[in-house]
Amino acid sequence: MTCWLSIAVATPAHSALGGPLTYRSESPLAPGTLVRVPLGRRETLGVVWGEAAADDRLELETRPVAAVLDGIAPLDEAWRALVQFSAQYYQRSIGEVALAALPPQLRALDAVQLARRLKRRRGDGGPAGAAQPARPQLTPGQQAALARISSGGGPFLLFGVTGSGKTEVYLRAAEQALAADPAAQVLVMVPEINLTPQLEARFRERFEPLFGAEAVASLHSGMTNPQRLKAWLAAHAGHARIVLGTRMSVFASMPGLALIVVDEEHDPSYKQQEGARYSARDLAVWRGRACGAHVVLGSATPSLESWHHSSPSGEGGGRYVRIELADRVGTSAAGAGELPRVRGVDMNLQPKKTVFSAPLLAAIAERVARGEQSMVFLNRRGYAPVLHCADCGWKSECPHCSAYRVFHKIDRTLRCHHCGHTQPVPRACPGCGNLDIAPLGRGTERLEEQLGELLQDIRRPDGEPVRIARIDADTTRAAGALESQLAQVHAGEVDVLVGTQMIAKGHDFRRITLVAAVNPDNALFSSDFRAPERLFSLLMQAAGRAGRDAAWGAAQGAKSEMWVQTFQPRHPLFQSLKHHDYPAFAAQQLVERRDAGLPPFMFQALLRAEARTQEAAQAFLNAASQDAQDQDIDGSDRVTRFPAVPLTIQRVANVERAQMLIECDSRAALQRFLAAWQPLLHARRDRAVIRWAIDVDPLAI
DNA sequence: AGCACGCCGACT
DNA sequence: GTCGGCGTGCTC
Repeated sequence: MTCWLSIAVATPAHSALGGPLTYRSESPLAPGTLVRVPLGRRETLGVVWGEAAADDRLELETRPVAAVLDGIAPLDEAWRALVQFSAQYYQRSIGEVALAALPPQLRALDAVQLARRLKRRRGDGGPAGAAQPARPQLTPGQQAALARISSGGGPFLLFGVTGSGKTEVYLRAAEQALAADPAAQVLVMVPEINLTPQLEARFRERFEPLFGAEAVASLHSGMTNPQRLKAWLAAHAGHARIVLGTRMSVFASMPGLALIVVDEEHDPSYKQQEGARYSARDLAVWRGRACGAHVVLGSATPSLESWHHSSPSGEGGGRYVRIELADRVGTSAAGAGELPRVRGVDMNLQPKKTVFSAPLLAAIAERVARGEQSMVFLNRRGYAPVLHCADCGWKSECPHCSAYRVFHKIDRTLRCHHCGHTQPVPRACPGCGNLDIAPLGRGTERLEEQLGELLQDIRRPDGEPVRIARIDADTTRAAGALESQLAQVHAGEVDVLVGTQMIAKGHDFRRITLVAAVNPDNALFSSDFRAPERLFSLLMQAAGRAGRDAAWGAAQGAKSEMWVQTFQPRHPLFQSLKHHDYPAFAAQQLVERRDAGLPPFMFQALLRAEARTQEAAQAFLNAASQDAQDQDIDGSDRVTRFPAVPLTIQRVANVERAQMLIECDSRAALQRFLAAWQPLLHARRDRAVIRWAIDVDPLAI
């Protein structure tokens, strides 16, 4: 019996092939079945989406399904619904989303290889069933939070400062979900798994003794393809009771999904920045609701979207229930667990061009002398952001991008951080031959050098000179470099740690008693309206790094300090930071957002285009906007389309980039508009445009 | 996106 | 004389 099937294959949204393709099969195949199908001259992986409509079989020649991957159970209805929703909401094809959500190796393996892989996992040791590992006593706050979560409802926004014990709440909630049903599965998402090895370690520690090593599976892009396939199969088959992963794991096939945890839910890395530009946090909320799983979003500094949509009781449809963990675990009379004191330095009162103010320097020196560690961060790597000739005004522009190349002193190169273009530093000014070209501004490399000079006379308690280390994308490029550098810090071999925001996130530097932001003001004047939110979150996280070790911190905690050097000491952001008062900061920001008509009070999308020339890119966008106007498509009267503008970095690797902002006060109307607009965009087929894409709920404009 | 076909420069 | 550059066109 011949059947016609609608099958999702990886067809990019940009191509003319929109939805699933029609194939023939001699036997009926259930929706969700994985198949291999011919596409052009190659064979590719596909997912059966359903039966093809009758008229689809007549229109063009159909080709037969080449093979069925029958060793793998069909993907369930819940998974397909998630893919379908994501594709629709983020304006991509189902095939692109579906195939991107599957492990890459599934595409590469033929039936024989796959059978071999599937066989290999048999014979693993079953559940260990060992005794319950020791668990810490819950604080009353944690108990209340857990009770609220297990009583149902949600989604929950678990709001608690660094060290307030959110992780233990996740662990207990997971424990309860897994105990309630032997088939239950838990998905735990983290922003970047490399930055949070502690969380993974704690989940493994807690659950491997109970359910066996197979029961905890990690899923992130740092894994090798075979590892990813193995973890994916374990989740799909239900053997993995807990899946720990980055944003991609929101698409993991988990038939028993009962609980989703999104840790550090405010983190921008939950937003995918290429292909289908989904927000894994938002999809987690959708997925939880669709399949009846509890959802817990956790953060010390929630995204303003989540904060705005949450309330302590969770009244109102679709709202988040806010649960606050007020105290740090281990808070005691001795002061351990207290949040560090925030100290501001008014840079207006410092001599011009001061990088390290005298009081900050003295505070660092004091800590070195006492054998304590300090951490200094600056959000800019390299030695100096630009090289400059005072004579003719030449600057180290990148030949391929509209950006300056950064001076890296260590190997005397000029590097473009956008396209990677790297050249040796010219001996003389390429503009006028002047030998005197000077670095302008500073990055972590220069900061490290400067700090070394300023602290050269300072001695550690053992009489040795101060040891300064730098951690940023440049020093951690090699595999394992980050780990070994972190180990050095933990071992106390470093007195002062200099780095980018990389060091402020995630890692517990237990012996650090001083954290300093040297020059955080840029974010206050950024054209990106989310910059203050990110800065506040970063500074709060950084502050949380200080004095976390209960044993070490018993004495230190009380005197841990967070230093902020700023020209804007009275800025509300710093005032809120001083009191560790996220709600005050959020309230102030939300007023600004409301007044300015920005999210979460407004819904946005971007249409981006890349072309050989800026004019062509903009022309495409403006013409597309005109199309919407002319054809009066659904929602076009309710959305505002702004004129096309170049991106901040207008040119990258010789490609010109432009974008158009689309705004609407209704999410539904914006969705209707985008859905109706997309066919018109495809129809344009503008030859000058290299590619275009829609970004729904963009993080940066 | 792959993977073809297709028409012009530096190698055995 | 080939190998190979990436421009453009197609895939149920």
